[in-house]
Amino acid sequence: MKTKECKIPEATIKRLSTYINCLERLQVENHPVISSELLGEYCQVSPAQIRKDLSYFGEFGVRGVGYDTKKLEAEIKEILGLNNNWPTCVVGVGKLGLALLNFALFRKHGFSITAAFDSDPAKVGTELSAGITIQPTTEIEQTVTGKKILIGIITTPADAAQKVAEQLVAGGIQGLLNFAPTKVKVPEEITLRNVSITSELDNLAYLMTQKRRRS
Amino acid sequence: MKTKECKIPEATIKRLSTYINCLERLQVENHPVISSELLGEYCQVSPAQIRKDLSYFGEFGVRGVGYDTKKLEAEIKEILGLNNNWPTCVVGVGKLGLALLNFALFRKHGFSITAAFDSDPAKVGTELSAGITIQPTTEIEQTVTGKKILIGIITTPADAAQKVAEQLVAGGIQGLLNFAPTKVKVPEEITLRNVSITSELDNLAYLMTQKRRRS
DNA sequence: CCATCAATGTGATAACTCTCACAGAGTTGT
DNA sequence: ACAACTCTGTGAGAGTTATCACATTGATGG
Repeated sequence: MKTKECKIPEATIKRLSTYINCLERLQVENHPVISSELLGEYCQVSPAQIRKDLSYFGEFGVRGVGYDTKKLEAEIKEILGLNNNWPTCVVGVGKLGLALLNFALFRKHGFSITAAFDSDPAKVGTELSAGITIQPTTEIEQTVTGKKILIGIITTPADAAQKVAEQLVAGGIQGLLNFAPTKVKVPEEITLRNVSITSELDNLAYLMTQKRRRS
Repeated sequence: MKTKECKIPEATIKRLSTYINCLERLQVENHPVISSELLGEYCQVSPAQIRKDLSYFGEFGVRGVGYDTKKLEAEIKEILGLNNNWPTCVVGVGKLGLALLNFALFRKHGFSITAAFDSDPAKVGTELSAGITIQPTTEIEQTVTGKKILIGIITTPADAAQKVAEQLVAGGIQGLLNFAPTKVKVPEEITLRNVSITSELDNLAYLMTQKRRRS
């Protein structure tokens, strides 16, 4: 795989993720090869867009035929780095934290949950799965450092998010995924993604309201 | 509020949502007025971007001064339509469904949970909150129609999502928010947002891998 | 009441992303 | 072996989004 440049649109990365989903389904449905036309229909992206997206990373298809479903899936996984195994921790084992703590899912996307933290004393000590016991948030820094954890997932309430982020950074974290409904601020060198579920709600509210206003 | 045109970038809508978050925080921190400069610093958006975003919808600031924090928040809520009260149902009361079923939160964003469904017979009959009891998925269509539910939230596993979507549509749903890790297909006239949490994981994996490869 | 100042609102411009159309490459049938 | 055909990969162009720079407006102080 040759990464030509590093000027890949973020939208492309997002789509690659959906391509994988479709490719998995296509394999189950017994399509060994697939054209950009049909794949586009499956994942609701234009064929040209798919070809362009893939072309950023190399040539994966066979002209006159299409793409080998299995091989393309493997290639995209390689591109996205889903074959890695990043030591990861989760902070905030509330409802959302628990929902996300689907270990198999994380594993499939390259993350290996190695620790979990919560500030609620009642939760501390609970064993979530083999070897993972909820620790108090006071132990974040030392545990992250000690276990060489590289990724942190924040699922705390909004008001705790920034402090937690700082503790994780102090422990030497390299990447953060923040589900709390506030943006957190971290040093330049930390890879950060703020995921705002409420903004999705807002977006739907907006679209619905627009629709109503038009009529 | 005068909506000049309907050519508003989706990114703008997304940012409006984050502006609200920041404005709420700013009020707590006792800032009655705020400049685009400072607001930009708070929510990590350029000042020019903020002004441009707002300019799509009207003029909300005072030159030489800035924006009235409270008033601007109210304006944005009005723009996004968060003052509505859409009758809403949730399908799939698993971990993620439960996590999202924070009634207060939904209410705050303009949705009113009116029904919940699950295919698991063990869950059917459970009372989630005053008046909301989990119903079997076989009752989706008739309940949606009967209660005039307009919004559906899908938090089922991937393989059930499309069928559920179709049942909701058959019942007369107008908007869908799909959290299942598959895109669903619905008729043109239905407002649909696919929210892919796994694609956020993939995105982080990609960014981290990039970083590692560079070094 | 006028001058000064600060921050908005916005047209012009730059950057980015998507779409189109087709040349090129590989496959299949004769 | 060649012709006909299919679908990819991609440069060029269209469209969209973000940035910049500044004219404009209202507040403030002397």
